[in-house]
Amino acid sequence: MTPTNQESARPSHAETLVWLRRDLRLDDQAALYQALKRGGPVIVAFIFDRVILDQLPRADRRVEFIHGSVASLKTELQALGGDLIVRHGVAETEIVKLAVERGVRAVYCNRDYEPSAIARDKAVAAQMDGHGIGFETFKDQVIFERDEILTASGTMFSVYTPYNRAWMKACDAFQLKAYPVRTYLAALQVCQPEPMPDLEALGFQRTNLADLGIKPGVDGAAVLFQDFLGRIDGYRDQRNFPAVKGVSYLSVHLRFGTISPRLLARTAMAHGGEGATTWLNELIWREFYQQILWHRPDVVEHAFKADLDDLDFSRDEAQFQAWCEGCTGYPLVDAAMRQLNETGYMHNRLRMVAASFLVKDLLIDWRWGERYFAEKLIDFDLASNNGGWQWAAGTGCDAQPYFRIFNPVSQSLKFDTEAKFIRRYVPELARLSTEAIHAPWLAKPLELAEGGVILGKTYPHPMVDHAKQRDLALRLFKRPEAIGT
DNA sequence: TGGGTTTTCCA
DNA sequence: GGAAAACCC
Repeated sequence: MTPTNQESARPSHAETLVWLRRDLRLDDQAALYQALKRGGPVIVAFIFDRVILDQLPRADRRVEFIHGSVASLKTELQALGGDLIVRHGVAETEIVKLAVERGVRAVYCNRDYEPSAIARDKAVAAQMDGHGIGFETFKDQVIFERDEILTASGTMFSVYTPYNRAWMKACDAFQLKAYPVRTYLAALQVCQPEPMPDLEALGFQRTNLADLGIKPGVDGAAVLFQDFLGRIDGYRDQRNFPAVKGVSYLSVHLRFGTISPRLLARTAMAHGGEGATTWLNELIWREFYQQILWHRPDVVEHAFKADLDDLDFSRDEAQFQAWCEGCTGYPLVDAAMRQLNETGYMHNRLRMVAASFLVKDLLIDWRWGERYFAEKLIDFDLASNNGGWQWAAGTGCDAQPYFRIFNPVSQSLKFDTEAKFIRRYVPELARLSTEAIHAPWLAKPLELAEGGVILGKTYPHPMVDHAKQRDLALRLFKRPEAIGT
């Protein structure tokens, strides 16, 4: 079908409105493909949702990332003769308004499995229904969703390894096939481009995103993926070292859909080998947690393991603050938190170390830490963040029991042996010897002096004693039925 | 993808 | 007496 309505004075009627959310790309895009294939004219819209944005700090890397990604999508659509309609308001009402204005027959979008998104989409669907407009959602951001991977008895998987096995078994070429959007682009509505609000108009300021070298949009994703393909064979052996460029850094792009999960899984599968296979397993972890969130939306508020939900956590605000700021006195933990604060990113190994420290050393509720990460991480994804925190706390869907407690010094010695990462993010310790830097409080006074470090002055004393806190944590997390055994 | 402690084995 | 295995939380 060729679009014929090209009058520019007022927007012409369209058949389908594709509502973009966390799928900011044109290629291999399920909802866009389905809309185009059904027949045009198809219009595409993105709404900066006040419900989400109004709660955020005024300088937020994610908003800048989304804004940049949306802007480049808009450019791309304009080059194809179309446009991306961009609005700023309450998404739930704006999308209905837009659909009614343009007289569309249906709104298509890709499914989002977060409870708040499910509720929003349900409300939107009901309103659309009232206007006689269809509302259809599609699977896009995962290879398998909802009930597609279940145990033999038809229940959800709550342990990763068997889930992984079932996922791998179910995965075939069809599941990984890209949606050929380009084939149907003629169904895109041709229209006059309209302007979009700049970041300031949305009420946000620029961040250090560009200085960090983070490029939004599908082009940013493509550059990273290309670079990672040259390193993927080393992934298994390099991924645990925060000072090494061992990971893909694609998490933010997966989060906002500026790269297709099918492309990533397909490439990993085809590439084969230990590096690519390990990386594929990480992609499957992501889907595992999405699936957990779908089946157990209560994990947003509560422990996956109900008997570990209501423990007697510490409510020490000052200690929490010290953790947030990277002033715990444990160099690797502090380096990790400062990386998060300065860049909006934290290496995954360090997410585990920092989370373990908050929960098992400070005995603070994992939900406090989860919330802090949610505020700071540019790649923040509710399912993965919650899953990761519950894993670290030992309250999650994990075959491993509660006694997984990281020793912040051994982790430092194992994964930042040369202390390159610590020196980068905790510069006041940079001049300490590699022997002293992992646990400065154990260093000889002379060594500290030579490194220009005065504990309690230039760098904090360790705020707690790990060995002591470890015992307390074991006691705190001991299940009621296990007490006295 | 835990680690602290004890036990065992061998030099 | 050090390293690896075993055991336990």
